Amino acid sequence: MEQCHLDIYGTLELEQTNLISSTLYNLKPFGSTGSDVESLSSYILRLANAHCVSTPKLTNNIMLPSFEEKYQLFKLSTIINGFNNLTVHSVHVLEKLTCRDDLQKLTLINFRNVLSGTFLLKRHREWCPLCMQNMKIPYDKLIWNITAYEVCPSHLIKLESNCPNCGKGQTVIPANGKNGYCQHCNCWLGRNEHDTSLSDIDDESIYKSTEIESILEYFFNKDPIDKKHLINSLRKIDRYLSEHVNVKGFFEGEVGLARNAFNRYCKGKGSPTIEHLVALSSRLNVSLINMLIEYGVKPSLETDQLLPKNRKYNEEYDYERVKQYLITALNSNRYVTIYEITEEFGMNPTTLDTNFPSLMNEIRIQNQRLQKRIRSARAYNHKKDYAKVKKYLEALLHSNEFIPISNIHKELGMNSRTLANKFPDLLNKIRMKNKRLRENASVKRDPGEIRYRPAIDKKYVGRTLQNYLNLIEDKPIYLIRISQEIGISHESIKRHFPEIVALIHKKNREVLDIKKNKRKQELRQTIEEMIENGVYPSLNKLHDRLGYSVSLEFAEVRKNILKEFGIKRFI
DNA sequence: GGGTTACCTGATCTCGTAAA
DNA sequence: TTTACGAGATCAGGTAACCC
Repeated sequence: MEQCHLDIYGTLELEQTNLISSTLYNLKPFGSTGSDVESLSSYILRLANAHCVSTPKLTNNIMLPSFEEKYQLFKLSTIINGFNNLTVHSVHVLEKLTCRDDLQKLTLINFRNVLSGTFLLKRHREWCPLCMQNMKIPYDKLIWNITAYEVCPSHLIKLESNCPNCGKGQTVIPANGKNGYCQHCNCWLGRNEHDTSLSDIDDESIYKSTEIESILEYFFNKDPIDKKHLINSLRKIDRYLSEHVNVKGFFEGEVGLARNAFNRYCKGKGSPTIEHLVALSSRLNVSLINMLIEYGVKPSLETDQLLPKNRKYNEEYDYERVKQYLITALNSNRYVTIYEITEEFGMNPTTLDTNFPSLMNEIRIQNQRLQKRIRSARAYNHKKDYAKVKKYLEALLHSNEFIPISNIHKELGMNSRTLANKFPDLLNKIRMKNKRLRENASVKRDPGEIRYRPAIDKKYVGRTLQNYLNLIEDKPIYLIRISQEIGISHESIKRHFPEIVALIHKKNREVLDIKKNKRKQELRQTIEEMIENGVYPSLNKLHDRLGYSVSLEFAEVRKNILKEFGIKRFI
């Protein structure tokens, strides 16, 4: 052996050092950045390999005794790379057993304040065969465990989940086996070249993976993320969306998230799934990092993503602008019509009166003072203007558009009474035409179209509601669904048919009660059968037998039944 | 210009279900 | 068992069109 190949280390003063021997080998985790760091499950498998024991032996015999609470560690191994209590305990125990202090970075604990655990982690192993091939010693990357990470952005291929030799899937922590090899046939899982065509990968998947890599890199070796930054970012996004799009439609159509859920996140209740966050990031051109650190969050939508927004509500800053506008109008001593103000802000006169009663009143008084001069300037001259107005009205009459009378005198700048006095026949004909159009109108309107309300066919609606009432037998039929099918809002239905609506609600409640009682009976019968067969009726086993989760209410029923049988605690 | 009617939007709550 | 989510119900506040 040539001496020049050996490393020379400094002298160790044993008397000055508190040497502590670790229970498990002090293995160093692989990966030096957030995107290529090893997963905790991979580390556990390597530890088991190093000690020549199976992973269940390592987890159950060596790790479990150190746990304060009892976990079925092996059973819950699919979530060990995330951030729940099991992960925190596992990291704590393993750091103690290996005398290391850097195992937390093998998990997603840093993200526990800002991400939902739902749909966060895959339930099986996935890997990039090309990355695997390039590793000197194979290991599973933490990032491969994240559900939304579907493709490897470096190699532009989809992650693989089945062994190329036997075709079987791989569990997150196999009982036996080695990282990089199939746990069933021991075949190597890496590969030199990929045969997957690029067309299999969409831009959205690449975007998702790239964004996930970026946040894992950024928050690597940092403290857990503070949730307040994400909340503030989401609020900024909420304000932007409220101004530009139909928010509900945007969330349901573009993000796949309920508006209610997003409201909760803005208030700090709950956390979004990583899929939803990435979708928001993608649609609004805000990077995930910026969203999480609340830096430079300037959402922007592509023009073709802008959805029609019919109205604006509760826009406080608009009210402030309206107030300033009214004060300026008042001080200018200029005749500012109420119509002009409503046009400027798209607000209804009633709304203006409600919010600015005194200012509106002062403007009206000022307008009355200036009215004489305005009247003379606007006065309709029968000799001069008759032909022009008549031509305009005849054109309206022959068009197929619905033009409200109120819009006509505004358009012509004429007093409504003057118009009615000078052109009674034409106006009556236009009214008749409008009535005909209204009766033939479909209920659904395009955004921006002039609105008018169709008359409700009370006989038809009453009969239809009665039919729905008769149809309620074993399933409730909610008013929302009925209103959608009839095409009339549930508010109107309630207003016109309060008695039938009350009957529908009552019958729905009865149906739900019957369903509940049926389930209670089924629950009791199942529990009795299980006890007779010597099987403890745990919630999980009941779920397996019944085929549905036992809700809180039914869990209480179960407890009472167990009391009757004198079973007080878990076996 | 005020009142009425029909409808829309947003917020909030309850409850059931499914995932972890 | 806990947590997240969605459907449905309800209420408050707002707008447009129409009538008087």
